[in-house]
Amino acid sequence: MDTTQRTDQQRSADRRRRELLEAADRVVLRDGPQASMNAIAAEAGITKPILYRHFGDKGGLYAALAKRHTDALLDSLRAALDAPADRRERVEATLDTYLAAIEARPQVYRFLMHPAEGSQPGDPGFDVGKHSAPLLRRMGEELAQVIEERLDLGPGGQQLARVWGHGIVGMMHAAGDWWLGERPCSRAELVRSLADLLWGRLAAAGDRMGGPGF
Amino acid sequence: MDTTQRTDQQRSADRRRRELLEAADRVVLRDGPQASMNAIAAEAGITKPILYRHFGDKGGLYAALAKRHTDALLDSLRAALDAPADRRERVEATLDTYLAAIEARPQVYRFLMHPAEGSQPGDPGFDVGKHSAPLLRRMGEELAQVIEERLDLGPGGQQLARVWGHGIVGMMHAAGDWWLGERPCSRAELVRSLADLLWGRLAAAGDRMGGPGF
DNA sequence: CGTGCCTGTTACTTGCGGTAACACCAGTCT
DNA sequence: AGACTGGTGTTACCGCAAGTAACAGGCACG
Repeated sequence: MDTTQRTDQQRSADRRRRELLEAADRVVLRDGPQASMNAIAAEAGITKPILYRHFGDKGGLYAALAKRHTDALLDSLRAALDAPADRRERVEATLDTYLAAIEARPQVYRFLMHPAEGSQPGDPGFDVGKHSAPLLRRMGEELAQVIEERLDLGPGGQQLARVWGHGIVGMMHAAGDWWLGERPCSRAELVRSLADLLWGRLAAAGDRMGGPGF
Repeated sequence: MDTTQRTDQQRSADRRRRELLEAADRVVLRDGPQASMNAIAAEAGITKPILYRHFGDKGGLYAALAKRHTDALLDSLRAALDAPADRRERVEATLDTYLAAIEARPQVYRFLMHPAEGSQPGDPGFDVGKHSAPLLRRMGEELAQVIEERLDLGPGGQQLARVWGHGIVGMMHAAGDWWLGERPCSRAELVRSLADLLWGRLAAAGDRMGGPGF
């Protein structure tokens, strides 16, 4: 078994893997995250054991699937984050990019955010951390890095940046999720409102009655 | 069948229901959200069909369970939100209350945030909205109402309040989730950092190098 | 030629959600 | 008393999805 041979085989296996992922993608986007392995295999024109040979178990397949979409979304977010404009514009562009993505493909969004994979049955619990979609974590870390690189936050700035990164991403996510469900306003309005929140309008707003206010 | 009779029966059924919920609580807190109905029934000293008679299906049981904890958490949050203090202190108290709760009982937190119940298999998809734990939605709505009552936000203030309510709750959630997993700092520091974010420090911070900054 | 090594299959086990059918025990109505 | 009703509880089953042997052909290599 010389090298070129193995490379050929690996290439073919990779191609196959990509085909399988695309088939899985179609099924998951059609049937939601609870799509069965049988259904996915059928869509790919094969049977279950092959899927298991390629991805180990359902979690492996879903992880591979999620990675594709997560990477794609992160790429477009990075582009918005790196655009040449002032801070407020960048923030708004990033928010808008994210919201546009989840608006355009809610099925993908739902799949990424709700993998619905309770960890191994043998888990002793207590591992809060890997759940809640890795997408949120990755976005948070990415944003934290950008914040830390670009902003001068004084001592303790690195940690502050991380808190803010995850916090802002969570804000974006929750507001987006709610907005996607109720559609109470246009995307542009939502972006503006969130940016206003980040710009301190909450602290600056006046009280309504007499008391100390919220 | 006079009234007292039916009341008696209902009372007994309610007591039973509470016992079952407590048993379910123990199991879920021990085994995580993927606890089987069999395990729960065994813990309660009975068998499956009784659970189904009381709660319909697994989703019903989990909903009842979640409602208990959600209500409890919301009560303590309301208390923090209504305390007599100025705005910044209230915000910090609310953040701290939430974080203390998830820190004290991570299992409960995890259960509430990741119910892992893909909707009916027959669903035609596209129903993004009921997922992502009702807890987040309820907290968002609650906070929105408080904001709208207490703050003078000018025209469009109601909608702005709702966006902010969900956004702030999401920020709190994501930051808390990340913090619980990595414990990069004390709770007090996290609270302070988040409050600073809400107070506009992101917009106020200086750039690091020359360019337009983040 | 046989020997590995892919790819693919059928057929199975295991485990869980959910249900049907039956059994028991209390009061109630006639 | 004896049939009727409504609650609690059971065992035993169905259906379905995850995951796993065990086996069958194609294709290169010695």
